[in-house]
Amino acid sequence: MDETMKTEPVQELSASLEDYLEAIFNLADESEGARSKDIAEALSVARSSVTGALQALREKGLANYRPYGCITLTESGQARAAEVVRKHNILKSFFVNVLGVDADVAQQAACKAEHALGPEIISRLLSFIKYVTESHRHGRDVAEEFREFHKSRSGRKARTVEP
Amino acid sequence: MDETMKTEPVQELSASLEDYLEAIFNLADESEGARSKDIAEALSVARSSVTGALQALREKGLANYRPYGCITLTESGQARAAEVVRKHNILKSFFVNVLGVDADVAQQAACKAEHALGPEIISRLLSFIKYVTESHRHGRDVAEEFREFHKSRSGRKARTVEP
DNA sequence: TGACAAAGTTAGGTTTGGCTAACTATTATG
DNA sequence: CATAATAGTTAGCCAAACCTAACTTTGTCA
Repeated sequence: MDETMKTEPVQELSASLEDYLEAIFNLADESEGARSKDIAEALSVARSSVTGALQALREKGLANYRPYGCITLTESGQARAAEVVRKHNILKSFFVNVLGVDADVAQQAACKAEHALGPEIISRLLSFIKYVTESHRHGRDVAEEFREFHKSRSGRKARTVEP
Repeated sequence: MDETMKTEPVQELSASLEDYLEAIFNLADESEGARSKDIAEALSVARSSVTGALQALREKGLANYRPYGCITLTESGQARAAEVVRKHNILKSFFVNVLGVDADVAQQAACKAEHALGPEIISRLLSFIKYVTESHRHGRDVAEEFREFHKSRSGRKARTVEP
């Protein structure tokens, strides 16, 4: 009997809006309530684009927003944001701690891939990170072993043309 | 002195156009020259959308296309397509053979993630697959071990509320 | 060969997400 | 408190992708 109660089928959200959600979530951690300016900066986007996105998020019931007001997320906004952030962290951790990628490359890749991978993959990825961590504690460090393997392998077949 | 010779900085390509490239590449394998109809079908898109994409690809020098003609890729079109396909296959293989994900879930995920991950990550992923394969040949199968680990772990923490 | 079906294109519309420039509100400061 | 600087909004524009509906080309076959 409450229109907010209609069995939401976890509405689809564009990559772009997920990015805004994530940025707001991160900014709201430090200092409560994000400022439009900082969102724009975090996403390298014009301030006016932020206004547009906030309106969209409000319409979807994800952000508490009114002109000139401070920006927070609703319950469901926080839930969605937390999900995105979780994906992000799992991906980044995998890239860094398993694949041995540089932190900033990993960061960027995670930003993009977080929108592309569903729960099944993410859950297994998390599991895999744990598996690798365990392997470390149990004396045969898979990540370390792989890094060795990778090092010895890379540098091969760089020049396919020259003899 | 040849205008096709201007040091191309590997022009950026949208995810959408990469998808078209990939579809054309795959269709052109069997039967030489892809048909618009089949591209539309492969990508679940209207036929008119394919026409638009083909014009864009032609403008970028990636597809040989003229109205009503048969569709092939140029040299550089093939190169780009092959790159995309390679990413796709590496990702899928990782999802299936390392993470143990179902083939069709992996297929879908690879389709999306292939546009999000750069060469650094892809190269390490490939390396990692090889590492896992080697581990198999050397008698301690990491993939298998992980699947065990995952099985035993999943099913845990399903109900976080009930005691 | 001529007509019809299938394939392809064009025209025109929508949505999303971004931009700049100009305007308005808020905040800070002398 | 007045006013300048900063933050935020609005208006208007653009481009990418997609769509439907109507039209044209091509190819098939009776």
